[in-house]
Amino acid sequence: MCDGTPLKVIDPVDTEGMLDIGSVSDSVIFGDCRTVLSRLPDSSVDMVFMDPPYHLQLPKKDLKRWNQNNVVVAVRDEWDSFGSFEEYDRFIEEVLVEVKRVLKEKGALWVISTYHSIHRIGKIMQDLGFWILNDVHWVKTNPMPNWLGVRFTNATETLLWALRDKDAKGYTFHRDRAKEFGIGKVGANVWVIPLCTGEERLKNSEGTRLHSTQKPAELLRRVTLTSTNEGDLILDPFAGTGTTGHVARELGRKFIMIEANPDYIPGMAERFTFGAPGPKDKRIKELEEAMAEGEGEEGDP
Amino acid sequence: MCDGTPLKVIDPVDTEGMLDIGSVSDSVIFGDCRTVLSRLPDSSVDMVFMDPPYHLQLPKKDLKRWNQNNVVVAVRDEWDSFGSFEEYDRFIEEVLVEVKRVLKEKGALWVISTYHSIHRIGKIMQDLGFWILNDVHWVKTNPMPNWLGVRFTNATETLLWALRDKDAKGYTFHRDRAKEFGIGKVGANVWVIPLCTGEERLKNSEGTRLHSTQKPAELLRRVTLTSTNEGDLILDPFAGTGTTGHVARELGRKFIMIEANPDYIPGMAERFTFGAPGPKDKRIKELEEAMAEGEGEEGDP
DNA sequence: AAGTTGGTTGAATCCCACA
DNA sequence: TTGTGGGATTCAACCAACT
Repeated sequence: MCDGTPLKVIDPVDTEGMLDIGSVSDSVIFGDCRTVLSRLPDSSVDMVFMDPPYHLQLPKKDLKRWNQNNVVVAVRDEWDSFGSFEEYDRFIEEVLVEVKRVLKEKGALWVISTYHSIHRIGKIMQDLGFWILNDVHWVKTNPMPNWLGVRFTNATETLLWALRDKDAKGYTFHRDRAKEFGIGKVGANVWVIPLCTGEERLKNSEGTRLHSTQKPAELLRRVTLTSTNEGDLILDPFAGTGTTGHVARELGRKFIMIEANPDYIPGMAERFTFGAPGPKDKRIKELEEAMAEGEGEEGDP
Repeated sequence: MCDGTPLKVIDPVDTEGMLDIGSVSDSVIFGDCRTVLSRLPDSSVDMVFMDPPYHLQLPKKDLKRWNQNNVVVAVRDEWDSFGSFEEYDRFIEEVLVEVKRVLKEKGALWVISTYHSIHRIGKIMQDLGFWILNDVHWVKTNPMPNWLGVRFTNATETLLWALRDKDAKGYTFHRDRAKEFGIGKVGANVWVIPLCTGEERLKNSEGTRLHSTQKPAELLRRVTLTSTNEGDLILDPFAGTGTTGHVARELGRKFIMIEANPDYIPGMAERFTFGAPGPKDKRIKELEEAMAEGEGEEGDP
């Protein structure tokens, strides 16, 4: 699954001008994706997978779980707070303009979001000339139940798959994979996948989740296998825990990841080195134990 | 299911000024919904269900079925064709402004569309201050396959359920119904329903479909039962074959329908009178036969 | 009568070489 | 550039005709 090749971590401040695709391949670039994207060349990427902030607009007070004392850990990270729809729209548009520029002629874009913002994203995509091929619906087998009973339980997230240009012919699509993944015999646009939990979920030093919205690797596998070829270059401007790159490596694709939050970089790098979810992973524990026992016995020269 | 009470057909040209809710209740009003809506009073409707044109932008060329001597009858109705997204957006916004005005304080809006236009509609809804409660995904058991295998089979349509105002408290939601309809045990936002075909599908005088996009009654039942109470007033600005009103009557709700295309009115009215799909329905055939046999025997005085 | 077969259809942004 | 024709390939549901 993972050969242990470490993840290159690139700080673009170390250089000036355009970044060379070859030298930033298979790396994570630290920084605001708008700035980093602007330093990547035109028409150089086969596929972009994008998991932007959702603009959830959650209430300021923590939601109290009904009849329980604990507090639901809601998504209220700083990176997901925008003052208004206008501000959010502007941000998304700036990113998408750059994404369109760096995509190859027959390149494709995947975006994932929820009803809070997917309509804004989809509208902007269409206005910029992206050509939507499908909406794909991720149905979670284990969604967070809606304990207040005031709405339907939101068990889905929406992915949009779009071409850079409307009339692009010969884009990549592996129908056999689509039929394997989509429900029914027709390769429908519905994927049933559990949430990312347990061992797969990266943990921080306190043992709680490292990232609030880590996507399941299976989701990225399906995206990658249906719409890219081996050796293709995949770009993720909102890398988070690095699932996109991790799956890309597993499936023999190249990747460039961009992440603005330094808190995520160590966990992401660890994941590549150990091919494992994170600090709680058995292999890491074993390694730590081995290191503790054999302290001083081994070391890099 | 249907008591045979005929459907009132109202031509608003017959009167001037505002329309009285009482007198247009349980009727279909003939005309452009923007004009008709503007003549309905503020805050008078409990729920709006809206199935607008999708602006499909299908190719001019027919898709041939190569194992049989015919083509796919595409949706190329004039009412679905707009010059541009801008024109489409303007149309939708004009309708939604009026919809918001006629909705009661705790009123809700349902909209259905596909990826072709749902994002534009959702964005406009948010900009107008509608508060999206859920996206609900209709998964079709029998979608048309993507024969050429160049995309995922599009097996879904998206419904958006939204409040007129963000902070409305005490809006109508029947969670037991939601649990009954949504997949899983949590009342999830995914509904699996077959397409509207067979006897249920209204036919024209030639025996082919009366309307290119008739929705299944089961879809409207779920919308109605989860988000309205008995006696509520439901408005449908794009009535088509009148499924919304027909289901409303079946479930003890009041309704106002608006339809701009006169071709659909007779079929719609027939459906109410006979509680039946249309000319091909058995009951209608029986009636016709009985009338032929007993010609002259009975008659209105 | 009950089951089988063949034909038709569904909101579809569905191909490609060649003239 | 647009139009034509060759050829490659989907499934569930419904219905009419037939066994």
